[in-house]
This record gives sequence, C-alpha cells and structure tokens, in this order.
Amino acid sequence: MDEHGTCGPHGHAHGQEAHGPARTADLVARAERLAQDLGLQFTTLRRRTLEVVAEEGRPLGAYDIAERLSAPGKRVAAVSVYRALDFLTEHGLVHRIASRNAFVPCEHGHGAGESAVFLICRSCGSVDETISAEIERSLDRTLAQAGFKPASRIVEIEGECGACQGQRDIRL
Amino acid sequence: MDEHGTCGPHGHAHGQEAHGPARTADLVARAERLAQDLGLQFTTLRRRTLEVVAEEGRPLGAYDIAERLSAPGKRVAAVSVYRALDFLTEHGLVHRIASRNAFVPCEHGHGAGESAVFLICRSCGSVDETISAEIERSLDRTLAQAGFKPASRIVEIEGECGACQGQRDIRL
DNA sequence: CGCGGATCGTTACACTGTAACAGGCAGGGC
DNA sequence: GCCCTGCCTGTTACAGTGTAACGATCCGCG
Repeated sequence: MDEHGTCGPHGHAHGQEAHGPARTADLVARAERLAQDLGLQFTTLRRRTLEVVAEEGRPLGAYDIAERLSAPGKRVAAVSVYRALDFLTEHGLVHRIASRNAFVPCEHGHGAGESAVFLICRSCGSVDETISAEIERSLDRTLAQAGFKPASRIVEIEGECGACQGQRDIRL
Repeated sequence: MDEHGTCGPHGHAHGQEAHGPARTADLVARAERLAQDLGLQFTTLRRRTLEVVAEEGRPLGAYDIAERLSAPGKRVAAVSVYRALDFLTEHGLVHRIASRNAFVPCEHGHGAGESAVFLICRSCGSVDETISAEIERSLDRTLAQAGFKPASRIVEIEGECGACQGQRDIRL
C-alpha cells in the first residue's frame, strides 16, 4: 500500500520517547501488571502481538502482524491477531489508527479513559501520540454544548513531522 | 452491518440544520457554482452520488451508494462511486467518516481548509458536523509545539446524541 | 480531422474484518 | 480424580472495503 522509510522506520526519537526494545519491555510489564490486577489472561499470542506492534516504528496492519508472527510451518491467522488486538486496544495497550486501518503501541501510561491525539507523518509513516488537556477541555465544551455524550474519541492529524520537514529542507 | 433507526433515519432535526431535499438542493447548487468557478466537470454520476449521500440521514458506504445508483439493467460499479467520492471529498462537498468507512454530506459551507468535528451517535447512526474555532486553536497550538505541519485533520466522536438520550430516558 | 485530457465501464485483485464452529486448556465443584 | 464450564485459539468461509489496469467514450482545441 505504501513504502515510506524516508527518515527510516526505526531510530528517530523525535521528542520524548525512544522506540524499540525498551518501550516494548515497558509495555509488556504494564500489560502483565494489568492482567494480574484485573484477573485477565495475558497469553503468549497477546504478548507476542504486543511485542510486534511495539517493535515497529510505524502503524502495522493486522495482516502484517499475522505475517510477522508466522513461522514456516506455524502460521498465525489474521483472525487470531484481530482477537488479540481487541484485547490490547480494550485495555489501552495499543491504539487503532482509524484512517490507516492499522495499530500502534500506546506510548503513554494514560488510563483507557483519556484520549490521545495522533500525529501521522505522510513522509515517513511514523505516528506520534500526544495528550493535550487543552484540546480535551475544548472538546468537552463543544460536546456538552451539543448535548452529546461521548464514549470514544478519535483525533488523527495527517501531515509532515518535524524530522521530515528538516530532511526536506536539507535536500532543497 | 448494523440496523439503527432507534430515532428514525430521517426527520430528526437536532439542532440547526434540516435534512432531506432542501439540503440536497443546496449542496448541488454549491457544487455547480464550484465547478463553474474552477472549470471542473460536475457530471451526472457525481451529481447523483452527491444526491444519494445528501438524502440519507446517516453515513453511507460506497457499496450502499452504488446499490442505490443502480437500476435493473443499469448497474453502477463501486469503483465508479469511489472516483465520484474522491472528487466530492476533494472539493469539500462530502466528508469521509474514517471510523465507519462511510460518507456524509458536508453540512457547512466551510471551505475545504477548515476542519470539522463529527458527532456519531451509536444508537441512531446519525452524524452531526460541527465546527469549533476553540478546538482548532488548541489543535493548532499543540501541532505547532510538536513541530508538526498538518495537512488534514480527523476528529470523530462516538457516543450518544441528545435525541437518543431523551428517548432512552422516556423508556426507563 | 487528429490529438490530448478527463471521465467512465469493466475486470480483476488485494486488503480489512467478522461469523460460526471445533478443539484445547485451566480452574472449580463434587 | 472427574466432569463441567468458561475462555482462548485454530480453522474455514465469507462479507465488506479499496485500488490497479486497460479500454472505450466524450469533448474541447488547434
């Protein structure tokens, strides 16, 4: 569907968080605590799905995840991945990017209640997750004014991330 | 995919705008002016696609539109509808609801530059489009702070609209 | 008339997501 | 121990969403 990679699928830490194994370990630890506390089952499939999503620096489709989880002779069906993703999204460990039909790891420790803003770069395909109390407040005001009771919020901005703007400037 | 209809697919004017033929005529007129001004072709397929989307009180999938445009012996393929929808969304006449893979008519005269907030009701499936300068400001601030250059914005809130909350109160 | 550009019809295909059913596995009560 | 129950997973099948590619048609323009 797309190629990307202009500023590299891994390794660019634009902002606060670092991608890669460190974040993966954090997320897995959080998932284990959460499962412990709530009496849920953090199964192998769910853990491996979370790991695959966390390792990647860009949104992954369910079928991409299935492919990465598959080994010669041991194929993982997409439907299983969807079920694992249902679990992970339900508990705020990964997010679904509606405009891409793809999934990214949750980069904040926020409870499932809060809502995030996703910054999706068209050049490199990376996704940054930020939280703004100010945006939430103005959203809440608008919703209250419309008499609308929100259940879930989707805020996705497509554009060009800072790193890619810099790269483009150099090339010109 | 879903049934809806709890508060009726048509006829509930919650707020400012009225659905139905009046809005349809407005939109078509706007499209004709726009095509005139920019030297674009507002073809029959595009007009009929716009009409179908405008008449419906809820988001329509591309295949639903194709079905409504088809007559016995004169089938309209989904791919043609997609091309018409590309044209219509590009020029701000309809909006795509990313979380539903569906399309709604634009209910504001805003230029394609501004961004809208969509309130999607889980009970009746209706979609309200509102604009809030306050939300735009806080979004802009957050984006500027992140060094992110936005190209398009998606803000979709799922929940329960005022009308459906009222209905539910009555039934309880 | 010939040419170029845009639109549209058609086919084929890839990707996304879910329904339904069967097997496996762990824990709880007897 | 044994069965029963509930949850998770595997498998198949299918519905829904979206695009690529090619050809035909239409239309304005030189």
